[in-house]
Amino acid sequence: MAMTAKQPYHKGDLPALLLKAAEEELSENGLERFSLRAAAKRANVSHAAPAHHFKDMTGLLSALGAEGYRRLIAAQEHRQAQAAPDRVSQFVALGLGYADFAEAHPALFQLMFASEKPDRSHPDFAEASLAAFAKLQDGVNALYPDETDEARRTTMLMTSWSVVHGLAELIISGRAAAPMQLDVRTPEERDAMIHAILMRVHEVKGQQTERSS
Amino acid sequence: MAMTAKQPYHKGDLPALLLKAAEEELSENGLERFSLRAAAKRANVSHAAPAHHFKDMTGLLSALGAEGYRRLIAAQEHRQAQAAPDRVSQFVALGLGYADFAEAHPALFQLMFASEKPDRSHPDFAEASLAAFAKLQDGVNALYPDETDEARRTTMLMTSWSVVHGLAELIISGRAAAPMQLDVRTPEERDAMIHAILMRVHEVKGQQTERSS
DNA sequence: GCGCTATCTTGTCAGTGTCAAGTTTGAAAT
DNA sequence: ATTTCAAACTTGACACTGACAAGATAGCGC
Repeated sequence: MAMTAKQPYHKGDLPALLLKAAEEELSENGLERFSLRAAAKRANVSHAAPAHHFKDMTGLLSALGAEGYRRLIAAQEHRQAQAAPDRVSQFVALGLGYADFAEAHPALFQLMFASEKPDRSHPDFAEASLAAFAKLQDGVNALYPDETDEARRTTMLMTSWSVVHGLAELIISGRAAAPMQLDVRTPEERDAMIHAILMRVHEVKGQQTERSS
Repeated sequence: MAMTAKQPYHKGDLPALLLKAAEEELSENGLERFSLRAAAKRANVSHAAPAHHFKDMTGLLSALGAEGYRRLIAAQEHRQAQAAPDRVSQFVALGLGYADFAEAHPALFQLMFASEKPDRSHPDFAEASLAAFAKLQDGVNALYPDETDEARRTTMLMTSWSVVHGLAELIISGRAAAPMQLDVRTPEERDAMIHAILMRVHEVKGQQTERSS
């Protein structure tokens, strides 16, 4: 008789409904026009209902951001799964997944990386973002298994992160469209360009990646 | 008798006052908590006064963003002026100026690059942002005077831009502080790290930049 | 001196997030 | 089975926001 999933009572898991509604609002209106009341209305509850599950607008957006990080990781793992197993391909897959996610959910991406609306010390948010960072760090370390110099490791990590992150920002803000002529590229061409950009940063011995055209 | 600077009448150049007030509000409260009324109050005018000079909040922030791009360029030129004249040093100076500006005016930086509040097609904004882009493009082209392949030039440009921009975002969002241990770095060390990160992207013949420690 | 228009103020509106009260609901306790 | 009770949800209010409309003011051209 005891069912495993505790349903509050008459509504079906309102927290999840609110997160879904909030994300739809976010992707339709953008981060800067996001409204807590509109999200509540979309979930068919009163404007004060969200406060009982996520105390604040901050609380809701923190939970949504955490969800975002988990999906970012999923996007990267998806790319990795269908990439060649060598460490360069696996590393590039991380970047492609990063860009995929940013393009698919630009407002959520901004919420996660360029906003003060979520609380970064929120347990869920902090854990998820740390996991995403760790994944990137592992990918970079795997690219340079023999590197022992800590300063150089840091340089590698920060360069990689900066490139991936910067490229994602430039793409979703529309700034990369003109220089890269993204509107006339096939998906394969886009991937190849991102590949070339990412690997411009690394010269892995024995793996030259300079075939751009 | 005709004075060159037209003063509306009893106030001294309210548009300039409003821009100044808006920028102060911006840097004190951040972009997301920016309020047009608060800016007007800071300039000692009524809440509807700004509308007569900048029609919208969008109008005001577009003008402020344009001003930001001009100052970004100035920060880069400042670094270039005190850098060695060789093309690598000049290119790195562009990146250092970019980072300087982002750290000095994080909220303005976000307004310029990661916000939909300004109108990017606003003449002033568009012109200033284009000038900043052109400056970066020139810097990258100067790094590779012999490169003729258009695709490779694009790769160089986008990689450089991504690195600089991504690094700036990571720094001002606080994400780079821990990996780079920015809190224990002297300004010289910080510059050296940024230099190493920027030049990780480029291998200019005859100019090896690999002295990181 | 007389208008007249740009400038600026006051007032109002719909909308926002948050808090303080109520109201309903389902389940636990007796 | 009835009572009790806390969690879930609603309603209402408050201060605040950006935008618009209508009125006041002040300096310049005539």
